[in-house]
Amino acid sequence: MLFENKRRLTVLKFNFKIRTHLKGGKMNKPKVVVIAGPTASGKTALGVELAKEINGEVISADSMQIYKDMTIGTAKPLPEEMDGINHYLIDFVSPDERFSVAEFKVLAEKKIEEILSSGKMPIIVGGTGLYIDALIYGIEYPDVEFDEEYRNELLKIAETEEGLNSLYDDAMKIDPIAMEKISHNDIKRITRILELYKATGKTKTELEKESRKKEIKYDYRVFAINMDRAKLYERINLRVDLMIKNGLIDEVEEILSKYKKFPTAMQGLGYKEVVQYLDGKLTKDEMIEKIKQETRRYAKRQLTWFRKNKNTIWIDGTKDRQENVKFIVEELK
RNA sequence: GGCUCGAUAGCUCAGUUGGUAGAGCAGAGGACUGAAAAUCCUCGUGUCAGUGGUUCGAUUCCACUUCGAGCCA
Repeated sequence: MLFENKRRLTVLKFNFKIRTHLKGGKMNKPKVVVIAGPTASGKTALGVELAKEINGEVISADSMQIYKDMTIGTAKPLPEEMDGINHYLIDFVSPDERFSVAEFKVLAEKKIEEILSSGKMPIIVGGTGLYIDALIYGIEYPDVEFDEEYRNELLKIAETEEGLNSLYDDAMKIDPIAMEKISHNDIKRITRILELYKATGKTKTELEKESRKKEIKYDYRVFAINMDRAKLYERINLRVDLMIKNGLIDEVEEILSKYKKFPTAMQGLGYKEVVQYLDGKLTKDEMIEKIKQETRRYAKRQLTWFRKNKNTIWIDGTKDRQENVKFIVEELK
């Protein structure tokens, strides 16, 4: 086992050397640190400590902390926790608005540029794998408007099984290559194939090829926190209890009364369960248990995501924080 | 103390007219390019409580023991 790992590492390093050699300029690109990891693993605190050490500023890569008024349930860093370190892309979207990776990518790169030109180090901190990948793989999204009418139309069709099957068949006709990896039940991906085709006249496969044409601008160094699964789950459970104690239910009630629609904000973990509780569909205890369970499952999905990137450097979240900061600083040299 | 019912996967339970067993939940692994905290895919070997007996063969039948629930004293 150990031997196998060692061998794999050697192979990876070898590939890395060849690639950097061939691409030549990679080493001259500005370094951008990424701190990823599952929820409740301590990303925020590590990001702040690292920022202090390397004169950095934090750009959040979190699809829920972007929303205003959603503080407790998203574990948004509070001013005390930021400890004087600037944080960007937090708390700037209204919960009744839409947001997307494409916008995130543009905004984040703009911020990276600003931070670099002020002589500081950008540190991307967050758990939304999709957002992080948009940056580290330099994905360019085509300029398309969101077509709400068409989406509603598709969703309506998808309500029945036959409807969903017919959408699947339509998507299959348009882009059979992309459909190889999409299940018959994956509503979101099936509809996306159709939406993209309607908006651009191109297939998703074509668009994805185009999306990776540009050279990646920065030398991203991706770190991800992990720890023993039982330990992580224990931390999640404690955090959820704390959120309830700190007034998550009140927070949700306030949001519900303040805004009328929630295109994505109410998908947030904790938020949708509290809504179910307020609607009388769950008891308080059931709600708390469900939030914990869904959060555990989410953490697992995040780990799957970050494991896929073989260049990820793993950090033990139970270790002393300063020690981890030192480790990252060493790796950056 | 007596009687009755139960003890099977981490949990709740089903089942085997005797040929060593399967659901739900929990959990694990994976996918992921404009909703992503979303959406979706795959995965079930466990001293069938223990000891003895009957039997070619016992998780299944019998006896006892242990533990639990209920009823009667």
